[in-house]
Amino acid sequence: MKTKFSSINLMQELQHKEYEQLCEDFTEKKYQKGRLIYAPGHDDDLVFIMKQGRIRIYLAMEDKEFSLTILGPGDIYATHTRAHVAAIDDVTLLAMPTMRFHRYMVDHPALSRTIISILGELLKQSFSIIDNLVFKDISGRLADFFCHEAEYDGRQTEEGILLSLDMTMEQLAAIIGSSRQTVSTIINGMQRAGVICKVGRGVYRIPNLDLLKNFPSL
Amino acid sequence: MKTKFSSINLMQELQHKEYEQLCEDFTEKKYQKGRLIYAPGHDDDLVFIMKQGRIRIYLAMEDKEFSLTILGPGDIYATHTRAHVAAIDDVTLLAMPTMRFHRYMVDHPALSRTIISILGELLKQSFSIIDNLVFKDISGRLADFFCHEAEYDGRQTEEGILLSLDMTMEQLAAIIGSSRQTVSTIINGMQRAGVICKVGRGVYRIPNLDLLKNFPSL
DNA sequence: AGTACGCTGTCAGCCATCTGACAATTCTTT
DNA sequence: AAAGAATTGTCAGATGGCTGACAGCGTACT
Repeated sequence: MKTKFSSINLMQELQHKEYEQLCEDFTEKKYQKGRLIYAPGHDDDLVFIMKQGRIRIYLAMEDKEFSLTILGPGDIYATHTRAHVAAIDDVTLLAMPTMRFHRYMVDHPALSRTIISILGELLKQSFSIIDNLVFKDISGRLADFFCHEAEYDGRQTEEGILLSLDMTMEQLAAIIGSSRQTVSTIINGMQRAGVICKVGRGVYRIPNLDLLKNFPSL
Repeated sequence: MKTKFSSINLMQELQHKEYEQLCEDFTEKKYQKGRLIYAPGHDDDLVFIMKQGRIRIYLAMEDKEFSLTILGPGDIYATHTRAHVAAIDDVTLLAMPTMRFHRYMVDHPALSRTIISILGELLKQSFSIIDNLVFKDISGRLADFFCHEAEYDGRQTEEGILLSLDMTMEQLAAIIGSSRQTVSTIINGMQRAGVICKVGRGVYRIPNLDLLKNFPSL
């Protein structure tokens, strides 16, 4: 249950001069914090690259939501499938109609390979999510999530890894597929067990990753 | 929760003459019913096309398994990720090392597009699986599964759609992520409700798809 | 500095589903 | 046709996690 859909940086790819023209075709768009960017059924399919802020890709049904991933600057996404997209913070992104991108791809085989890599990565992540949903209980998924975040986003300090998640219990619950209450209870349990330490709102310190990895250890 | 990972027929693509050479590079392999074809950790990564029989792509953890999909003749798959692959029936497939396939793809951009379509399709399916796991209960997933199978694989008769699933309760359970016992109980419930009708082992008749679609309707 | 709002912690009750057990049925093999 | 194996039906008990409720905190506004 990683958060990043793709570690491949399309930006880099696009900086090559042969893509100059492509870059010009992107339009800059801004969305305010909390705004819905795309909902299934919209017919304006877009390919876009994150420039600033975070967005959430999620599935929704009635009043329940499940976050597939959180994307940040440098990440790329294509509206598609049944997933919704919403801005977590104020967001800036570079967008282009999917159709145009497709046409462009035909003439630029190298781009295809990048896309294939990204899709492959996405697929691996999806499998990872499924794996967690099927085999792990809520404690396990939470621990797993913290570990991945720590590895990807944590800052090493003398007292362990410092993690600025900047998320409410409710958002966390939506990621691992649980309820606010349960997540709250388990996190406190982790704290009592000493595997995690709340430093502030959405900020945690992990003294020992291995301990967290096999929580609950008994 | 569809069963087919891909409706795109690579076979067709490969029949074009420019792929003659590629086709020759595939090796025919046979596996007996029940045999494990690939487990994560094997380092012989393969791309392969199903020729005969069915295989199961699944995640496994300790003694629990979850089937991601069942593939049949014409379907393509690449060993990858954490998924296991096993033969359900006696199986024949055409295989090629992933590396060679990659090299080939560089020189044949048209092939890339096919691969992108397939990956996109796979991704959509994965989202669909996640959707089911997160939002639906076992009854819902079962009903959903039957509906998809009926639409894809069923034969229309005067008394409804006839479905030869050729699967045990246990295999069914592994697909929807449940237990043998629960599936058995629910299917009997469906039968009592009249939305489904067991004709024989693994063979069902669905008098009315809509009825099944919103089971349990009350 | 006070009020309002959103976030958090905790508890009790509930329910879907899993597990294990065992019997009944159906297929396979000899 | 009989023995053995695999598959199915069903039940009782255990349980993880959900829901709703409510109180305590923080934060932000004005």
